[in-house]
Amino acid sequence: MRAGARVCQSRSETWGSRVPENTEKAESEPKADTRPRRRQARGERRIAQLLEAAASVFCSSGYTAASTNAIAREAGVSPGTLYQFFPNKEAIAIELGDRLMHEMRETYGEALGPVDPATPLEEAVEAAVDRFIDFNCRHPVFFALMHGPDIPGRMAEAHEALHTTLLERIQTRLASVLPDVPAADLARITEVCLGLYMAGLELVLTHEGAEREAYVRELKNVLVRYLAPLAAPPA
Amino acid sequence: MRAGARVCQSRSETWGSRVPENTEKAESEPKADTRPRRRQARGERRIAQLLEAAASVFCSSGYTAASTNAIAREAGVSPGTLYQFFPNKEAIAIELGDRLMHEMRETYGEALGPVDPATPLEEAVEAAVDRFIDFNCRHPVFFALMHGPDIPGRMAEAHEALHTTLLERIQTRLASVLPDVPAADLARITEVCLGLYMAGLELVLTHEGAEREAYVRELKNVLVRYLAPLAAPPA
Amino acid sequence: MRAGARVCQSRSETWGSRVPENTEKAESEPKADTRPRRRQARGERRIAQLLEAAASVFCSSGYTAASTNAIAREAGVSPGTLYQFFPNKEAIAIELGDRLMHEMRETYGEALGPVDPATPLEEAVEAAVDRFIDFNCRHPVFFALMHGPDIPGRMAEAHEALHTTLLERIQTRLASVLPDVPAADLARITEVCLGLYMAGLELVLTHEGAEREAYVRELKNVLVRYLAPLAAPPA
Amino acid sequence: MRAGARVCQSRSETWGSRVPENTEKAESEPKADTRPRRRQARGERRIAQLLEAAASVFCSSGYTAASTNAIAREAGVSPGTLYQFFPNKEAIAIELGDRLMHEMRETYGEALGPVDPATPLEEAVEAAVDRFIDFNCRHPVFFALMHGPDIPGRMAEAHEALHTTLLERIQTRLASVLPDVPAADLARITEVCLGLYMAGLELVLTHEGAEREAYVRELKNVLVRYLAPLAAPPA
DNA sequence: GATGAATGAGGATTCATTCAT
DNA sequence: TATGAATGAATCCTCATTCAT
Repeated sequence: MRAGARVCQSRSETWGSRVPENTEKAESEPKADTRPRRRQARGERRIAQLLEAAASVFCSSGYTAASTNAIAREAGVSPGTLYQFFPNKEAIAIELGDRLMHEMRETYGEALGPVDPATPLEEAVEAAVDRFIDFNCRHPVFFALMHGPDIPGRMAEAHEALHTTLLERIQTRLASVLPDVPAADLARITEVCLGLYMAGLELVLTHEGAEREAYVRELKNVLVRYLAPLAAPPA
Repeated sequence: MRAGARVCQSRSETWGSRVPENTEKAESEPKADTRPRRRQARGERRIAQLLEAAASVFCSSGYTAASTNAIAREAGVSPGTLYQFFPNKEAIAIELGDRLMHEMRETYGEALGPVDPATPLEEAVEAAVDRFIDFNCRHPVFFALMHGPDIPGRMAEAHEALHTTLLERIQTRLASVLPDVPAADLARITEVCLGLYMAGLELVLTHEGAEREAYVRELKNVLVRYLAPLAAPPA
Repeated sequence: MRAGARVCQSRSETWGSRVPENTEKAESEPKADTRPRRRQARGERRIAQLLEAAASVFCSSGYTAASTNAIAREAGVSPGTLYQFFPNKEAIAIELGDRLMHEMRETYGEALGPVDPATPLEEAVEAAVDRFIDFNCRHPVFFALMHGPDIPGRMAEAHEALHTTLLERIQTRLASVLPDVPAADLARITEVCLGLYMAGLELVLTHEGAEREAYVRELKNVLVRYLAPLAAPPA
Repeated sequence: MRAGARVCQSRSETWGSRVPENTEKAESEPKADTRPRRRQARGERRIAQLLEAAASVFCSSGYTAASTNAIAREAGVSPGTLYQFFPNKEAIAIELGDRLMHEMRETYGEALGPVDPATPLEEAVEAAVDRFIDFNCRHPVFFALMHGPDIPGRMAEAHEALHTTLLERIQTRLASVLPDVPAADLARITEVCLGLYMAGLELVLTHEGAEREAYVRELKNVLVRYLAPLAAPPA
């Protein structure tokens, strides 16, 4: 139940009649198998299957061009089945994004790097970029979903959700590194950092080997140099 | 031989066997313009019309989602007419990109800012960003065309053309500002700068008034801080 | 995997990743037929409907000029439905041809006439032509499909398939009637016979009543006279 | 003038305002150059150009699939120009057919072979087939035009015209070879012969070298054997 | 839950033909 | 005459989505 329901509840109201309360408990997934949720297990698998397929299709065709039929085909199920779990393409993307953020949090913890506020900026950026890149290499669909909107300002819901979540996390992290920056500026700086991250990511992903390393280096340079003056004590 | 002709001749060889004699003379543009042009005035206007319509549609739907039918409709012509001038959507985007770059060059000259090599970095960046932003506000379709590929590495031809042209121009400009950077690095730095530009542009375009100004400021900061260490004499 | 499935599986690999486990068993048709069939009854009917419609359209417009939309319309379904079963016009023609050959075999047996090698040539030809004509009158679409290519040598796949199958059958038949003809010649003679058949068929189909009978007579004459010298014992 | 006008007058009434009277004199073409018909010469050339282009396009795409735009393009003129000389595709085919028959007559005389009624059948067929094949190799468009109708009985006008003319010529020829056959039968036999010719022609055109020769041989065999019993004196 | 059939509007593109210049 | 622009219906095919089973 949970996952299937979660999918629909998280963003769309179409599937309202689902137990929304046990979401917290659902988080402790590892033991979920024990409860008498036989048929749900199947649904869970289906959803995973579909999301995997969607990730694959989004990566190979881009989000806009991806078709629900293609996703169903890739997942080896019928279109009808797909729509049993997701009301539309957008919902798939949203759930995919949710899970990505979930995994990011699971893997790297709340922050994208060492939480010790004493960590020097350079080190913090280094860690964050490395993790970010690493994460993207393992989940290339992240790029497809994050990929800026075709039209400035008009983001798909899925994109927006991811974007917002990421901003929050980055802002939290930045707040600890740039304690002296006023809130209004911090939000803007956060947006800028995310933009730089994404721009750098694209360059990194389109290169390989030594070149890729070099671009990772540049991305770190960009961020460090941009943030250093903001972090540095006026001393 | 102006643009109208350029469209058809530069991309399609369909009418290759036409007016074979004056081809040589046609190369010396001044005269060639007169003869087989007369009727093209109408076509010329249509092409402009179509490109304008395309710009509008690309802006409001994004390149991927834009349809040739929509463009024709927006231009107030039948689908067939569109195809008399452009073999497909891509060709429209390419021509649009060509004209944009043409205008950029016309308006701002070869470089995006003061050519004097003695210009301090800060000032050069300031000028370049201001022009770039200004240009984009007057031609919002530029963003739609430049907007990174849906799939990393898989760019549309049109995008690629624009991208390449811009890189060249930026690299030229950077070369004069960063004379000591080795060529291999310069190319990478150029890519990075373009990425930063585009990332900043998106943020600028999605904000207005004071916020927009603030983002412009940040973009300049990013670039200046990134480039400063590369430009600074080791002294 | 009845016909419906046959259509999709035999030509398109689109649904390849489906039911992977019972593939082995599916080969032993008896059981495979039962399970995933239920809902396909509808599809089965649709396919028959579509093929019937296609036959009708091919007959009235010719294969080349027939449009998939026209076929769908004739079948009373939407274009999308047609494409659920056939990837394109060609596939429809191919399936139609397959079924025609299937029926021909079912109805007249492997040979187009008496198999007894002692049957005199005249009698064999008589039987073969009668059956061939009869078959074509009951399935006029056969002509539309068999109708030679618009461009010599450039046959549509569907045509080619039919053609090849027919050649095989005729050659087998001829081999028993002309035991002394070398293989290389036999192939050529087979091609010629099929050509004569088709030429005669066209004439037969464009006439009626007594005239038609007369043309049937002529076709038999042509074949008998052509083949007689090849069959006659040198004695 | 002549040709241009002829084109339109012969089948369509659309272009009525042309001097139809000089058609007879126009037949004596060789001297036509002398009259003060300057501008007509241009039209003549255009027509030849267009017909040549049409022949080429018909051959490479087949009559049905050929488009007037493609013909105009191949001829290096605009679509409008094509329609200045021919009211539609059909008219082009008809004129092309007319000229083919004209040339056939010019080249081989009224009959397709020796006119001497004493010529033995075998020799007459031999000559006729050789000429027919030869003609078709030099004018491959003939096949495209003659190529049986997509739908039995529903011939295009152009096809029909060619067909009829050919039948007449063949019947004339046959009449001299088969003097004892009643008229009703002769018409049918003529149709059959043309059918055999065409069937053989297709086989010949789709093979090359020795194989082609072998098929020519077979075609002759078919015709000779078919006709021999009709020609032979019962003695 | 699962299936696959069904939809029909919309996508890109072509074509025979007409018209203004 | 000749051009090339214009048309709009028709082509094939796809897609997100719904529905009966």
